[in-house]
Amino acid sequence: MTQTFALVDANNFYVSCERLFRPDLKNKPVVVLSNNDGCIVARSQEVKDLGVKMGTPLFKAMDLVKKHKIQVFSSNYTLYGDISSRVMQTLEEISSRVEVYSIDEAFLDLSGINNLVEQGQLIRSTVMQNVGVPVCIGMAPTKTLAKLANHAAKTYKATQGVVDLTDPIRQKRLMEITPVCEIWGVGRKLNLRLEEQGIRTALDLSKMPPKRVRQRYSVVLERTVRELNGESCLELEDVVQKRQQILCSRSFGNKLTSYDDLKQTVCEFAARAAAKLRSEDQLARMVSVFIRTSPYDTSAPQYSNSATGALAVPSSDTHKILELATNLFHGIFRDGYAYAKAGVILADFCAPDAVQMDLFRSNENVERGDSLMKAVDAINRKSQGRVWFGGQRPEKDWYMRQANLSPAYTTRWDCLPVV
DNA sequence: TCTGGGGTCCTAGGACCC
DNA sequence: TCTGGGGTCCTAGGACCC
Repeated sequence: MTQTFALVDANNFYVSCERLFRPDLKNKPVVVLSNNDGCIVARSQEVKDLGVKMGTPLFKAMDLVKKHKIQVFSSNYTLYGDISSRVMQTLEEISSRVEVYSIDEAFLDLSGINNLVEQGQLIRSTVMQNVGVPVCIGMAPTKTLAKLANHAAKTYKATQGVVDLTDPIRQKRLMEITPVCEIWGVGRKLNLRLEEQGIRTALDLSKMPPKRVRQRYSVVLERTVRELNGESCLELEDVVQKRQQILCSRSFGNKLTSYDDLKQTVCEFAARAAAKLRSEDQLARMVSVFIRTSPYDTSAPQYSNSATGALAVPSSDTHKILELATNLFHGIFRDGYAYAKAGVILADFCAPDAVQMDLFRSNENVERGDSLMKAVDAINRKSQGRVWFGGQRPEKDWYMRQANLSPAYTTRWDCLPVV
């Protein structure tokens, strides 16, 4: 039996979430911003039609925002995460095999289903009924083709949001009119290189000999070419994988110049990353710290550096991670720069029961550290940021800008919408 | 003035080993 | 004159994704 993948992808997901509780915004232009209110990361169809590109810095689109009275929202990840899990839950009720691929899309296994378009419409209407956000669905024998089908379902109104791309003739016809940059796995750099070779459409790419693609480009693109030709190389990964790294970073509203300010901020990131690590019940061995100035501010002197170090014993103890992060930071900090961003990355994880114990430390100390961390996490869950370590910087002055934040409608009692 | 954050995977090259 | 070769592991950096 041939396999059939479906890609279910929400339309302008963040915008749809905001509209869910603001029905007055239907058919009105809406955007949602990135952290710090920096860039536009979600646009309603009306805004796309105005030519505003994904990732545009807000200040560059300010004229259009004013002229067309575009409604602007800061990102509200609590809300989007909750709506997302409702969508995924609905999908899991429909299909037994679901791979949650991102906050707003999932691959489904629809192998063996005869009337795919009908099934697709059923999925759309069920998600709309249960959750209230519109989705589009593409179906095909490989993930890459399912992505392409989904793109078509979004692009062409006549499809009514569902495209069945199991027929090879239809695959070719669609690839012929799809620019190669729309293909999953072809980013900006690859697009440039491919164009130099005269490869403009998805069909052009699909016709390249896979072996040559591997030589000239990469195994990743070779896989893409095979998938475009109906050879499935990417399986449905419906078993949730453990995360491999945890990153906590921010751009600063106000640039930081002093050693102490930046150090405290790095400590804050390290502490948050450590808490995230504990909530996943993992231990980390590697800690990285990076700091940098703003690459956009070309008149100011630029500096960017990072450092990585290993803990003697894998740990999730904030104390240990803070200590190492501070040392790493000390090694890369240079005076005289206006720092715009910093971050801490934890990696090389292992399970708590798989740790090689330190020869020179007693288990007793480890356990004491553990219970301290559990107590800290419990208090901070109830009241964010009530307990912190020396070196952390709990003051909010560097916190992100969120000038246009919507309420946490679905996750806080005091934000429940009133009917 | 104002330019996101959080991930994954692959590769090249160096260190090291025998 | 001649200056190995094959292998693994690790890491940094690049490209991509949403």
